[in-house]
Amino acid sequence: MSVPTVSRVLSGSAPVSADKRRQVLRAIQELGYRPNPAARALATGRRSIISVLTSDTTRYGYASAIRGIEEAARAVGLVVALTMLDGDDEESARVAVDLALDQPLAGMIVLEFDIQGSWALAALPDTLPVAAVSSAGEGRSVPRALFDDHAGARDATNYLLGLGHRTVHHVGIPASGRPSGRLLGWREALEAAGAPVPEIVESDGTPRSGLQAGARLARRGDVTAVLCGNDEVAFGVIKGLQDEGSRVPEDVSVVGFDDHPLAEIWTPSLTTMSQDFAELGRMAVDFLLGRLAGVPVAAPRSTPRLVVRKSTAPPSS
Amino acid sequence: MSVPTVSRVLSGSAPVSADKRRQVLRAIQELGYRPNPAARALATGRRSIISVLTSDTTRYGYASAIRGIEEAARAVGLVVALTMLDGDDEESARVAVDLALDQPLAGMIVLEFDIQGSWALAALPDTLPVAAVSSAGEGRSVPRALFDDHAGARDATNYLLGLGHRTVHHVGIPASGRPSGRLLGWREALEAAGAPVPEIVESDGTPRSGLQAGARLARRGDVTAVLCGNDEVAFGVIKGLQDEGSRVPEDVSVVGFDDHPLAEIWTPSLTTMSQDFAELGRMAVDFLLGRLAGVPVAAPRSTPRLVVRKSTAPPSS
DNA sequence: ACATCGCTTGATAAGCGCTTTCATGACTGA
DNA sequence: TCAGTCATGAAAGCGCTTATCAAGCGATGT
Repeated sequence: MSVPTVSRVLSGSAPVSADKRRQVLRAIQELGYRPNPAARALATGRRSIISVLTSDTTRYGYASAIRGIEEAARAVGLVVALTMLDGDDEESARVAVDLALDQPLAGMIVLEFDIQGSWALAALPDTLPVAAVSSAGEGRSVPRALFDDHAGARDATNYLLGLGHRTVHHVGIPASGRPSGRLLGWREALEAAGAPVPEIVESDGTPRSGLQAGARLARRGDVTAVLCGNDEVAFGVIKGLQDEGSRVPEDVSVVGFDDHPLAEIWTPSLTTMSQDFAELGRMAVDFLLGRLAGVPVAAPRSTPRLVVRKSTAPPSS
Repeated sequence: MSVPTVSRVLSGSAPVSADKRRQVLRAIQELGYRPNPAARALATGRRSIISVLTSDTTRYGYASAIRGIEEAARAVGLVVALTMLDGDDEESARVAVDLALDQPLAGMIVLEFDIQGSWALAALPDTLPVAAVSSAGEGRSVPRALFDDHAGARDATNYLLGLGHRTVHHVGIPASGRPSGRLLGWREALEAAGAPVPEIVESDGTPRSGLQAGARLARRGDVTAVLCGNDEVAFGVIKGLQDEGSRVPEDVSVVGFDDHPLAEIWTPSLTTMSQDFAELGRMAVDFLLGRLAGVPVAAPRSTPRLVVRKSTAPPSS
């Protein structure tokens, strides 16, 4: 029973007599043998890790995308390695990238929802197959799986305008450097409708910052509709509005983005643009694998779908 | 300029003349050379991956723990590989474990908050350094970093009893097989106080199932205080209670677990047991590294801290 | 019944890209 | 000139896969 025989039993690369096979398998059982993955990777050149670069994984959008990617990767026998991008400068992104590259990677997926993702993308060598999951379509040379939130934001804004609102305010979240697709879609819809384009209220994407944004909007007095960059912010905005005495949706309509699991539980339940993160994760992985195999896959695109709940209504006046 | 020289420049394992070093570095620059991680792992025997086995990563508790682990791992130059446990039988857990083991692992951390985690733990070979992050202290031989939610649940229950509630109801979440620490702490506190121990209301840990639980509790009529297995469920429970006409906290007090970012934004803001996930993640990694180095580290333990907000009050009657 | 052929199966050896030991040769100081 | 340093290159080996080669076996033809 030689070393190659064992290898053949394990990989099935050549026929082995039933007898020997049994023998080998029993020995493996008894010794608890596991092939050394490093040696195997070296000999075969096969890489089985997909590295995912992402910001804060506790945020719903990121967590969902990661989940989708992991599921798709696992389905084809790949493992997902996570590296968080938590610095506020390009150098720290470079450090994170270096760490990730110190593994035998089949490829890399960058969640480019924010500036950290863009930095990471910029720091990547072009020798590695890379896919970005992004919410802005334009620009870079890296192939991307797209959340088409440009279209999503346009749809959401049009929906609010269609309810009779004179204009729609926007609470932005940190974007990837260039103007976010959500912002662009929002502005585009307003301009197309000839509605005034109000100044954007910034947030950092957290409920807490949404709270402040909501309070500020309430104090403005003339706000009747708000499109938020994500659901977490929308929750905060609703609360902020309510704290200042505005009723939702009677005085102000609020729309979110992502369809957070709590959106339907919130009071009032949140009208939002639902995104199929699992699908996009799958798309990103397929995309990457396609590039690996040399088959050029068209950049996948996932368009959010409007889910109308109770946080929106026609203006009361 | 030979192969070993390059290796020496990169690792600093032996002195190299400034001249040669420059030469080597320039060549590396120009060629965009990156050492093959698989070959390096094979030659050195160093493993740089920590594999994390976990259920649904979009849930706040899991996501937070993962974040803590990733941060701690990155700080010591390790990368985190994620494998999700999403099957409902032991076999699928075994498959997931096998996939994870096909990497050169420094060690493994299992988030054993639920039965899937326990299955995974059982399927692991004992040759690998393993740490579990668990919320139940008893039992198995695998060393664990503990969320001491036994104590947490006791504290929460005592707090509610201290407010004057006759007893406290409990909405459970799926646990790791044996009774959860939360359940035990809750029951213990009730028994110690001589309070009746109501039947547990089960949930699956999601807001939606909390909603149903809340509705059911409201219809019971005699419920004045509820301890929920996590914040997501608590949000649902509050909503369910409100939908049935119960006011929170005037009619029913609700306490959650985890201190979800939305807990302070919720209406009413949620009293909850705050857990330091980042710290526990760090603990789990340190723990693992300690075992790796042969230094036996005491099982770390993180005790939740009560955060009182507006969802709790003395009973009105 | 014997020799030959073809096919299956096992072992031997090379090599994946790196680290590390070891030996060599250049160079220094006495 | 010789011992002692030090940088550098040659070679071995990490644990596996795989190509190559040899041996064993039954089947076939005469």
